[in-house]
Amino acid sequence: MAKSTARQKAAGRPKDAVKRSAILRVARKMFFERGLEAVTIEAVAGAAGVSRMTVYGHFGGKEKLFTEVIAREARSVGRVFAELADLAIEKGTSDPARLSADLIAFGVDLTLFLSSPEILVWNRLMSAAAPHHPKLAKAFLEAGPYAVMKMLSEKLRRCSAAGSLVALNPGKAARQLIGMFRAIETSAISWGLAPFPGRREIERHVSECVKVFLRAYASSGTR
Amino acid sequence: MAKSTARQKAAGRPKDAVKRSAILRVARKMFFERGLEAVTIEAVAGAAGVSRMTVYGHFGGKEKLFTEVIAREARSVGRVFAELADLAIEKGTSDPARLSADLIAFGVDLTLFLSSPEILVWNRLMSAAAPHHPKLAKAFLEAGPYAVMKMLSEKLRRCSAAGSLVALNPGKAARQLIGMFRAIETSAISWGLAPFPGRREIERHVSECVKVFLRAYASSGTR
DNA sequence: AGGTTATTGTACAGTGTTGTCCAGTATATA
DNA sequence: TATATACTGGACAACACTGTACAATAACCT
Repeated sequence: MAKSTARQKAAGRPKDAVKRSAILRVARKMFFERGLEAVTIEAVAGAAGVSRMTVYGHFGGKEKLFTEVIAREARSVGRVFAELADLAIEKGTSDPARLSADLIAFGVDLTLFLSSPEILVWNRLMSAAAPHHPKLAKAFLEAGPYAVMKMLSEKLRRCSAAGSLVALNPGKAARQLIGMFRAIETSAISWGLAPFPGRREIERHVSECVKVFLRAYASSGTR
Repeated sequence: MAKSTARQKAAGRPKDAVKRSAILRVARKMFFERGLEAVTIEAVAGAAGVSRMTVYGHFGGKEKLFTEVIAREARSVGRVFAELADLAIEKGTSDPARLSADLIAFGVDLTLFLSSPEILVWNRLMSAAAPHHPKLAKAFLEAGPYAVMKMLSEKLRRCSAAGSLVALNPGKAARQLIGMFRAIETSAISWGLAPFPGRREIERHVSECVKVFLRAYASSGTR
């Protein structure tokens, strides 16, 4: 009930927000590097310069700490996706001349983001967390990947209506294009046996994918 | 030195091959279901109807047992990939009329295989094992995915040389096509939030991808 | 100042795992 | 038959981690 009214000040010493965020920062780093079970509360507390009891005081246990880290990261990653979606939709809506450049710019941003080491680890963590937190995972998918797909679909639909693309199923076409983009990330890379692709490599790859995509979908008048 | 000559029979009671394979079978099942750390030697021994000491006797410890399971599975999965590669290359080499049907048949087989729950788990296990067994992982990639890519590339190259496809970079085109195929496997599916696609759905998806691929790459004479 | 809560360090019980040892029994080869 | 090895079941030490308890101290609020 102390918390029921939003601004009720609690008596006594307040929890240290700096320590709290230090714990979260360190925990995120360690969970990303080593996964859930390989990280001990002791190690987190030590690296955060905090007693183990403080971690329990702030988060109540390892599982809850992990959940909090995942939830925060989901919001953070979701924001990046949202920016990508905005980019895709804002840049020109149906100007045929700029369609290719728009798709390439969008594809490069998306692929740079998706083929980063962080996102790789994020996928691993989410695979582990999703069974226990389906609501969280679904909310993330809605706010992130689905939003991007939807925005790209919408753009393609408008280009199609405006005549710069042939009649198409926007959702399927978007999926095909993104599928080609993502093909640059191979098993060797995600298993740490090959280096991550650089920006130049990604730019080349994305350009070629867009070229193929437009060869298949551009209406004959605009080629 | 008992083993140095291949056929030297050891004195005394030999190790029971039936028990050995029972342990491997059970261990594979459990590792696939729950991952490395969630499986105890005790559980494996119990499910295999064998004493815990026998597991140690045959494999020497949990890590080594896991390695053995991974190595066997790599061979097994590699064989399936090899079959897929054979299929892709055997079915007609450059008959333009059958190209579409060939690509669809190959794509359906590949996608059915890649979007199965088993392969999903396999990817998770291999992600965990690759850092400790880079040689094993590389050998698997060579015998498996790379072989498939190479065979598809070769087929595309020949079709191109024969005139049923435009001039293309076979490796890149193959990567693009397979990328589109794989796009049917979404995050929601790999996180267990959506059901795996059925055969009909895969057939439809693959057909559409091949159609797009050929619209982009078929030489104008053959459309 | 006095009340209240946070933080710390230490200690501790509970749990679960791995890997080893051993004594008894079973099963193969010579 | 003699010998060597495998298998079993039990017991055991070593270890690591979680979560809780407690007493002492620190920081904040009225």
